[in-house]
Amino acid sequence: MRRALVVDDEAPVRSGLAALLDRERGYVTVACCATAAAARAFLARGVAFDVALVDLRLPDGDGLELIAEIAEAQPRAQILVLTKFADPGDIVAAMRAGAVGYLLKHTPRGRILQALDEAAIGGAPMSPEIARKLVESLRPRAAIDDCGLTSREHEVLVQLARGARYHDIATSLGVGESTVQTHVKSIYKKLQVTSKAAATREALRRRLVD
Amino acid sequence: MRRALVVDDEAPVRSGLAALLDRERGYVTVACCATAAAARAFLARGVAFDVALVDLRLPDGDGLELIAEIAEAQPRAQILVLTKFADPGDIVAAMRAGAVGYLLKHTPRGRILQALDEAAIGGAPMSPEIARKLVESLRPRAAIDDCGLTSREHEVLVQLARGARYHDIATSLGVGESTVQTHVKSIYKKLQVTSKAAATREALRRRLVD
DNA sequence: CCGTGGGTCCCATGAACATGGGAGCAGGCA
DNA sequence: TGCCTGCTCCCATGTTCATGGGACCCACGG
Repeated sequence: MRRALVVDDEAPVRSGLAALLDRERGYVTVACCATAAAARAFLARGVAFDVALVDLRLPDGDGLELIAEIAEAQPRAQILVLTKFADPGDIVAAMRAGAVGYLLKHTPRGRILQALDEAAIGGAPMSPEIARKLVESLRPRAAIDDCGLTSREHEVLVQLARGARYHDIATSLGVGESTVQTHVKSIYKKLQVTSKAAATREALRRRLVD
Repeated sequence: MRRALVVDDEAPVRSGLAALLDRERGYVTVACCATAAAARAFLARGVAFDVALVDLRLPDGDGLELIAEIAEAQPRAQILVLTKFADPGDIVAAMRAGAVGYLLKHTPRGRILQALDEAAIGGAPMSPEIARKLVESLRPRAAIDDCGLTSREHEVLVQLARGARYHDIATSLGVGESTVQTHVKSIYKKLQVTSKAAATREALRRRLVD
C-alpha cells in the first residue's frame, strides 16, 4: 500500500486525484493540500508517504520550493509534478529540486497511475512533450552564430574558459600575444563582460564551450 | 510509411530490428549498417529517412559522433539510441549530439515500435532507468562537503565565479581585501587551480555554484 | 575601386591578480 | 593545557590583465 500526498489548488483536480488513488488498490491518499502552506504544515507533522503529486502553480509561493522541502523532509518519497504548464525552465528546475517525473494535467487517469508505479520502480515518468523539452534543454545552444563571435574569437574563448593565459593561447594558436589581446577585447565587447572570469562564466552559461 | 535506418554491430539484433520494422505496417528499413563507416557511406548517398536506431558501441569509432553526423545530414530524422549500456555520461552526450530517445536492448519489441511512434509525434522515449539517470544527472552534486571548501570560502567562490573583483567581494562580505585574498589562496589550493578563470570553470563544472 | 570587417601585430599604462611570507584571535579536541 | 583549523588582517613583489590607442593585409560586396 503506497501512501500519496496530493498538492493542487484546484479542488476538482485534487479530489479527483484523491478519489482515483483511494479507489485504486495499492494506493491511499494521506493528505490532500490546496496550498503550499497546508503542505508544509503536513510535512511538519512528520507523517511518512511514498509518493507526492504536486502542482507547480500554487496560490501561495512557488511549487519548486515546496518540492525541495518535500524532498528534504521525505527523502524516500518519489515526487511527481502534475501541472498545466510545460516551461523548459520549470521542468529542469523541478527535477533539480527533487522531482522524478513531470506530467501535464491532460494526462489520462490511467497513465497517471502507471506513472506512479513507474516512479516507484526507479523510473522517471514524463509526458512525451515534457521529455522532449528536457532533452532539448540539454542541447548546446546555437553557439557561435547568435552571439556574433567569429571562429577565431571562439577558439580564443575556449582556451580562455579553461583558464589559459594569453601567452599560452598565443602559443597554441601560433600567433602573437598581442593578437590574443585584440581578440579578447572583441570577445569582451560581444559578451558584455570585462574579465576572464566573467567571460568564462558566460561562455559556460551560453554553452559556447563545453 | 516511415523510413528507418538501423546501425548495430550485432547481426542478430540488426536483422531482428529490420525484420520487425519491415513486418510492421508503416515502417520500412532503408539501411541496416553494422559499422559507423557503413552508416557514413549511407549518409553520403543522401537518402532520406525519418528515424534512426543507433547503437553507441560500434566496432569502428564512437556512436556519439555518428549521431551528430546523422543529425547533421538528416536534421528531420528522429534519432534513438538502442544500446546495452546506461552510463549517465553517455545518455547526456547522446542527447546533446542529437538523439531524442534512449532505449536499452532488453526493451521488448512492442515497446520499441511504440517508442518510434512516440519519437515521431514529438516525444522522447526512454527506458525508465534511463529517464531516471537523466533526471539525476541534472541534480546538483553534493557541493561543499566533498571538495573541502569551508563555508566562507564557498561564499567567496560564488562571487569569484560571477566575475567579481576582490574589492567587490570584500565589500559585500564586510571584510578586508586581504582576507579575500587569503580565502582565494586556499580555494585555489583546494580546487588545484591558479587563476580566477580556472576557478570559475571548476566551480561551475563541479556545481559548487549555480 | 573603395569601404568594411576579420585577422594579425605593436605600444603603453594603470589596475587587478597570484604568491610568498607573518600574525592575532576564536573555538574545538586530545 | 596545548595544538589545530578557520577567519581575519597586513606587507611586498612580480605577473598578468584590461583598455586605450595605431597599423597592415586580405577578401568581399556595393
